[in-house]
Amino acid sequence: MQISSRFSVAVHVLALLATHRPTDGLLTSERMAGSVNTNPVVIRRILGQLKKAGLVEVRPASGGTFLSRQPAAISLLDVYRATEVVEAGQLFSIHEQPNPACPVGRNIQAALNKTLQRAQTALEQQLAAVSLQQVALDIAAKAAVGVG
Amino acid sequence: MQISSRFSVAVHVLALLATHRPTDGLLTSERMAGSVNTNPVVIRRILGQLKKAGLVEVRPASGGTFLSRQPAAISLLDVYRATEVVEAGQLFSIHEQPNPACPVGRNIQAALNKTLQRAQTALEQQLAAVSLQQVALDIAAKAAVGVG
DNA sequence: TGCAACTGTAACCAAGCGGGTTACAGTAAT
DNA sequence: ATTACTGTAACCCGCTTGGTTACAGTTGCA
Repeated sequence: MQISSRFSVAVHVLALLATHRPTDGLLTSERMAGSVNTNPVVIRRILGQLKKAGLVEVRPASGGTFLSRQPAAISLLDVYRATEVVEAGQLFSIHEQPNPACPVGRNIQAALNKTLQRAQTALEQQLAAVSLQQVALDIAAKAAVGVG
Repeated sequence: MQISSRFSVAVHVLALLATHRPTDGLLTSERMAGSVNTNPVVIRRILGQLKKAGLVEVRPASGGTFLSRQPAAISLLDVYRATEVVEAGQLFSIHEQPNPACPVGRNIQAALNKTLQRAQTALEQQLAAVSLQQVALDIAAKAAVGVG
């Protein structure tokens, strides 16, 4: 099954925050929802996860939402960990109750675990290597081309 | 969300086939289900996917099931591709309809795509690096220790 | 102080997937 | 023919997702 779009929506939201100018007024969940094209509640739920992870600061009422760190200090892995429900190290699910009376059943989990961990770690390292700043710059570059 | 356990069950089944001795009689879906601890139909469904991918040959009736290639020539990536419903390159899902009127909305998909592809490829390379033979040998080694 | 605007959450829904189960038709070896 | 197996359809339940409504809580500001 696919990894939830919560992750990409979260990156989207953070990119909005990273590129938002205070002079443009408040960046509310409704405006973010307009850019993502979803319901404001969906945005608020994701903002709640990002807040819990310490990536953003949300001030209720007309307070606004801000990044807690510089975009260069936020990696996509941070966002991934904040939004994925998957426990760390549990991207793959293994059948839980193989038959212990069978040599294969008894040892399959341990035999697979190493490899699956390595695979998952390889994926996460690629996410760790990209910062929100890079994404924001990439978007800005593309937007400039689109305009010009 | 987690990657379906179909994948690990498929590896389990293939490991059974790789270590099975013909003198031990037919390796039926029911016997495999006994080792995995699930329903025979679940095994048959997975065998169907493995068959379609050309990894096993299943002869109906009392014909038995066999690997189509040597265990050394079957990688876990082959198994992953055979069992995952996820289209190639679609491990991550991206929200489909961002607002084209917003610079971020218009460019987020392209900006994310590169990185997500890289992450997914990194995961798949780790799976490609491990063969069914290695898994079977690992299981045999562990089983020997367990017995001894 | 009271209003307006926003966030935080609970509650509910529909859709889709996963794994389990039953049932039964198809097929091959003996 | 009988027997033993595979192939598949059909159905179920539980879970996750994303969307939606509703409303209480909070804050800035007139």
